[in-house]
Amino acid sequence: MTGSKIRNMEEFASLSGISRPTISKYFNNPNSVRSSTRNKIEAALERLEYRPNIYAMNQNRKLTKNVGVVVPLLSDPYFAEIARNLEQHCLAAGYRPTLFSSHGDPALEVEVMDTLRSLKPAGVLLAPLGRASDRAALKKFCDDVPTIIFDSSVDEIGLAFVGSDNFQFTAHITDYLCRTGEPPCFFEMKTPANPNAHRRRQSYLNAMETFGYTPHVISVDGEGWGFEEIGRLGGHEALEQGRFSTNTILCSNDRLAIGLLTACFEKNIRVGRCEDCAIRVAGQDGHPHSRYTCPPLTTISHAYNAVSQTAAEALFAAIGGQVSPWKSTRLEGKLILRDSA
Amino acid sequence: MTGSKIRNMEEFASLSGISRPTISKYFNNPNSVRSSTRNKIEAALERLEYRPNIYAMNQNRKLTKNVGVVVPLLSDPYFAEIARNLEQHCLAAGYRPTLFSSHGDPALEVEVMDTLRSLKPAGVLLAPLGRASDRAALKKFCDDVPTIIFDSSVDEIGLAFVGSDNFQFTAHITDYLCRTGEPPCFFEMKTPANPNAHRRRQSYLNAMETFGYTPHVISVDGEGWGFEEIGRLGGHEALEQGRFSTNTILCSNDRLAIGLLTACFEKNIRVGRCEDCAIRVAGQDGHPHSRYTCPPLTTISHAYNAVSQTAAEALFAAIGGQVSPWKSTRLEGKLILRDSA
DNA sequence: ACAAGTATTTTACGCGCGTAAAGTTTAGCC
DNA sequence: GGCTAAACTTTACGCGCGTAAAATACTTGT
Repeated sequence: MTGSKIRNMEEFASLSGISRPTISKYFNNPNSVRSSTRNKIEAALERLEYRPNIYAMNQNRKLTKNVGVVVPLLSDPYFAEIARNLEQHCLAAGYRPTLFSSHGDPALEVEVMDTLRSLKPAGVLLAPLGRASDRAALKKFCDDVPTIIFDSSVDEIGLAFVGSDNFQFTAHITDYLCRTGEPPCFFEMKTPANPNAHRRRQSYLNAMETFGYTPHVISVDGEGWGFEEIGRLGGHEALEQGRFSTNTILCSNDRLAIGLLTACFEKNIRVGRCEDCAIRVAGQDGHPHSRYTCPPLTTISHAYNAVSQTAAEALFAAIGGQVSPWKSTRLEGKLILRDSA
Repeated sequence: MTGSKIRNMEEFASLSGISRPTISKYFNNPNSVRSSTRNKIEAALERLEYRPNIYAMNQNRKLTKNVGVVVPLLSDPYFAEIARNLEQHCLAAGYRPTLFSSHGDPALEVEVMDTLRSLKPAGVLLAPLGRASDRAALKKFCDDVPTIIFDSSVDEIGLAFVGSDNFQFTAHITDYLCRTGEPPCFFEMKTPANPNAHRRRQSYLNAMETFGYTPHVISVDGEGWGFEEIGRLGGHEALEQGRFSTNTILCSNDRLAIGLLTACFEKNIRVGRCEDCAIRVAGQDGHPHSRYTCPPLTTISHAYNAVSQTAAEALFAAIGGQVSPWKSTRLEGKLILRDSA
């Protein structure tokens, strides 16, 4: 770096001996210029330290390189992990990802979509809040901006949906639990935030019927996204009232299970698959924290990488002009055997 | 909304009966126009559905309304929580926050700063990686962009530092542990990512000396940001080798403590302050997850809200033109008594 | 070496808004 | 009602780059 800061592309062009439009073309796509030219530009780039003004770039461009990534709750490590994956796929493909969280609030979700609009993104990867989402606003947004929906599906909105196969999820872990001990009852929130919860309950019911067992669902009260606390309080109540019909409890998700494990601990109930354990508890999601519960949580994990990669690739294909009919991709989860069940 | 989309400010101006420069002024600061004018604009805004083009806005403006928020690891709920707080303070003050994570990688941290530069932000709230950070790059960035450093301090860089008082933190919880049982030994990473860790160790040593006890530090191997696993593996090893000199263990941070609790569970060691518990374990940070460990973790919590508010306000003041000398603000933590110690 | 085809340069305009300056209207006050 | 200061309108220019069209230079194959 010669220290001398370049003001604009014009200046950089003359200093590098290339015309400005060609420089512009290079920044738009380095492979669109002859390699000899590219080398000259890149050499100049190193000694001159110039970066185009992104505002001027995007202002008069039909399509920006921005990609929005929206998750319902960033403080949930599960979403943070997916967001990180998506971010890196975008970066690798030459896009500029921007991260947003709805923080569990439908009003904020609408605000995020508004902000996103003004960013004029080439595309958006969006995990909706679910039940609480403003469907109309979501639909309108998807009509205006190329959007891939992930994690939880809301109608047939956007270009495509990518997520996990909740039916396979629950069927698989239910099967495991039935084969290794008492058939499980199902522990869930009465009014779950996420539509996946309904699929999981249904899948549990189906699986139990298939296996010839009587299903039993325990639905606990609680609003919002504080799943652990809901699981803990609901767990206490259910334990006190003897609402668990068997010694095996399949939770609708890992965070609920984490709360239930805390409740069990507080009630001095030994959890696990050992001889002297009173109950077994399993979760669903492969939450980053599930390894560190006591006992470590048996769960079924999302294919984090595959989901993010599939979603990202679908978006890039759509941005690239590939038109394909709406499609739902649901990837299978992998059972993670640990000590809790 | 009349449905008819407005193309630009010119059009919106004529349709609302106000001149374009005044509209521009309004968007820059709604309070800078007469209230009667403001009402007219806002009425038009509702029926016309117009939003200024942010790229055109920022391209020829000396100062944007953008604020960058950078954390070292967004998948750590502790940082996610602080980031959420900061984000909301920015929004409330009329800024446009953008969230970035270094994902524990120094190279990424540098990349984030590069991206941030091109965003021409009015200011940045940055929590550095710490030990692994590229000091020179950080310093250069802070020279170019008004930056408040938070969480962990690296030299006297930026406009100011806001974080927690690690000396108070550790002294306070050490005091508590000494008063309620055996004096603690200190469990930490040998090469911690975060400089706060050094302060905490030192504070532990000071406190123990003050109280007239012999300090004992257990430093475990492990690189990176997978603190739970480092705590778990290190915990196993330390337990097997009998390296814990007392029955009370103060961990350098909550995530390490979470790992240690898992190790204890796996070794069938009962943790807590009950009669038949073998050891007590305490953490530091008030990690969102600490409530749900088994047993729930006694810890000392950051003043999340106060830290974010102080940092945000310092930045806004600096953006507003208030020049003040570099200053370090360290807020006290609050002891959270739970069952683990 | 020559043709065809592609890459680059030149030239020129426009994007949507910030901003400054000068003139005009409005509001507030005695 | 007349004064002043503030707010507004008009006019005009510029920001840094995208992009289109036409002219020119280069590469490639034979």
